[in-house]
Amino acid sequence: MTSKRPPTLEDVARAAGVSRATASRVINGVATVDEAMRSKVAAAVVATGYIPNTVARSLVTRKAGAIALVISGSDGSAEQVLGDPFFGRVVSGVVRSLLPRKVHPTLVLADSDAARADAVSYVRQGKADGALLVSTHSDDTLPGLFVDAGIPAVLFARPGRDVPISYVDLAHEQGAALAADRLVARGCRRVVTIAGPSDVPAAQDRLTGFRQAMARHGQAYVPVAKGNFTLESGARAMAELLAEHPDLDGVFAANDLMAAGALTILHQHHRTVPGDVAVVGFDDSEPAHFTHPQLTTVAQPVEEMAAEMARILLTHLQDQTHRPTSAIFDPHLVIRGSA
Amino acid sequence: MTSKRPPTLEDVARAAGVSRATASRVINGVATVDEAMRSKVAAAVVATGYIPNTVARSLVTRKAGAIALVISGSDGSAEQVLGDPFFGRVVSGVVRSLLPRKVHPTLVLADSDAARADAVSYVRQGKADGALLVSTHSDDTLPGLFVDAGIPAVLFARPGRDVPISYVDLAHEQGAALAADRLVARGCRRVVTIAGPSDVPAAQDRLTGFRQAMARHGQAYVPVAKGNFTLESGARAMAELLAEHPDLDGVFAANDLMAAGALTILHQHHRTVPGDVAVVGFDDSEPAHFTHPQLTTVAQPVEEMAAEMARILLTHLQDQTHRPTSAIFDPHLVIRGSA
DNA sequence: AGAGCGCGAGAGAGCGCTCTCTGACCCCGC
DNA sequence: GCGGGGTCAGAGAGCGCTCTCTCGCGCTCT
Repeated sequence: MTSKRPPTLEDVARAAGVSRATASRVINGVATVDEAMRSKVAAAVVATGYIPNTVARSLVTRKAGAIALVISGSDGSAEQVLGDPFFGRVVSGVVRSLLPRKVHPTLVLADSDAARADAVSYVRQGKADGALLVSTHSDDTLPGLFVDAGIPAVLFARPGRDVPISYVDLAHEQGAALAADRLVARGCRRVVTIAGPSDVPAAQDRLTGFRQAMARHGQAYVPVAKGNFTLESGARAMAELLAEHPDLDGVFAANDLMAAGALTILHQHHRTVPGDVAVVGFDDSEPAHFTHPQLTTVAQPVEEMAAEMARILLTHLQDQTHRPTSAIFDPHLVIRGSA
Repeated sequence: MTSKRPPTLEDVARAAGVSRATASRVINGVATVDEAMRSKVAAAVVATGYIPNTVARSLVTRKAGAIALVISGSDGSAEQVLGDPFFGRVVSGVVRSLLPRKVHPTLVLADSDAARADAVSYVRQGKADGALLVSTHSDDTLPGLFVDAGIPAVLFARPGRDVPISYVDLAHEQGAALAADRLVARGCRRVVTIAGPSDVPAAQDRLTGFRQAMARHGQAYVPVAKGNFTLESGARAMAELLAEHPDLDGVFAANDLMAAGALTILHQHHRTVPGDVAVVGFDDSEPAHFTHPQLTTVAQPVEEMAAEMARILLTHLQDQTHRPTSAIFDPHLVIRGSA
């Protein structure tokens, strides 16, 4: 009960009978320290229960030893992002890859212009060395803000605008092609697709990739209905397609939620899945396991992608001159009941 | 391009022609400053593009202005927690409630003893003022560690061990009673339940609450099968119950995942839901929407609970002498197709 | 043997901020 | 007219740490 204050480096130095500088060297693992001193200091650290004050350290080194995980989106939409299990997978990948380095991501929500400005100043305040940006909208201004501020940042998904920034992404076209291949291999000949919003690059890529793959398989024209990645929009799109193309026998939905919606409508119209109509989704999300039949879907290695994103940021932090890098991951098909 | 360095308080003071102390007062909104000085400083802040260095501030105030969101669990299990949409809801609630105060939570994973120790020292390093603990296991040592270290912390869910710590929780018994009431109201007379792991207090409470409510309704004995909150365990438990009590007409599962598993088995045994057997889940999780029929389930106001958790922590941080507080939330029944 | 050099430890100057303490100034009352 | 008290700005001492610079020591090389 002598000291309310936690021990400082000064205390350790005194206990070890060395200077503060030497204690600092030992703690930071500087090589040029005599073994005798090293062990004295090490003992003193244990004896005093010393824990370095990283705040003081940050002040002089100008490194926070922390990074921000910024969740962006249009007004209020970040709520959606958080509710999505996809987000949890991203977090999981990031955290795992950061854990060995003992850096922990700080969650910053940026779903309004004010919040976006705050996110940037958060980093400028010195609370983080760089940022990981997870953004839903392609016209997001956030990547630009970070680039302008000269803050090291890495994006999850290719930026919508042409911004010189590093990012990780999935080979969406290739994923869509896997879906096309599967449908064709199952014997589907009249295939349709439910696309995502046209302002989302990933949705566009999936549509393009699917069309091209189907063209390679000989189906030149693929009917499209547009959804917005929700269950309801998938159902609506499916109903439309069914009305216009009653003879369809295969559906590729740009995400699982829409595929689940499509499934409901197909049941209502008494089409069996995968007997009458085969359905392929995208994302391998949680819901894919709970539909009847379970969804065959294109999976992305979200955790790995997130981990790589963190790794790239760390690299940039070490070497500030680093050029924008990108890492594109390959999707794979998860075959369940629906196709 | 004159200065690579961001402007400091010193620069602002110089630009405004005042002392650093006065500039500091203006920036921190101290009342005893002449209006003329105030506006001069305000102008200088804008002119210089000054952003306070919170690291330096933290060093002297000994306040980080940040809090840690610690995800605990047994070895490696934190991965599971993160993948659960439930986690996203917690994060969402926490972030929302913290946002107006401009504090952002830092995510710390603590799914090993080493990681738990790190989590504690993370806060002791001065990087956070307090912690929000989300723990799955009741025998988690983490709450104890934080209490011992004298770190302000609030738990999501009642601590398993008897630890003097604040927490938010759900009235689980009451939620189970809602389920019982619903089943009885539907005319179920031979009701069974699938319980969660006995080392999880919430699971125990749900079981107890369900039994008591059924007793009130006249069914003195409720057959129980135990699961571990997974889909498979729910299916297994349902199969057991069905074998022993072929005439059962109502099931309460302690979470939605197990309810979904039960649904699968019921289908296999050609029992219609809710015609032959009514099923009620717990949590109102994502999967509840994707089962056939959709699950009737007991919902907890997770976001509100998380927000309150953050609020309690903030209160503790302002008033260090604060006693442990708890906030218990009421569940409500979400009626869908299964009961 | 003396000069030069490398190695490792200590001294001390900050990093950018807050906050106490000091002191200048003004207003009031006697 | 002068002392007392109140108000508000400035000076300066740190917060705990890192890191450069200095210096002493012992060794090698000529």
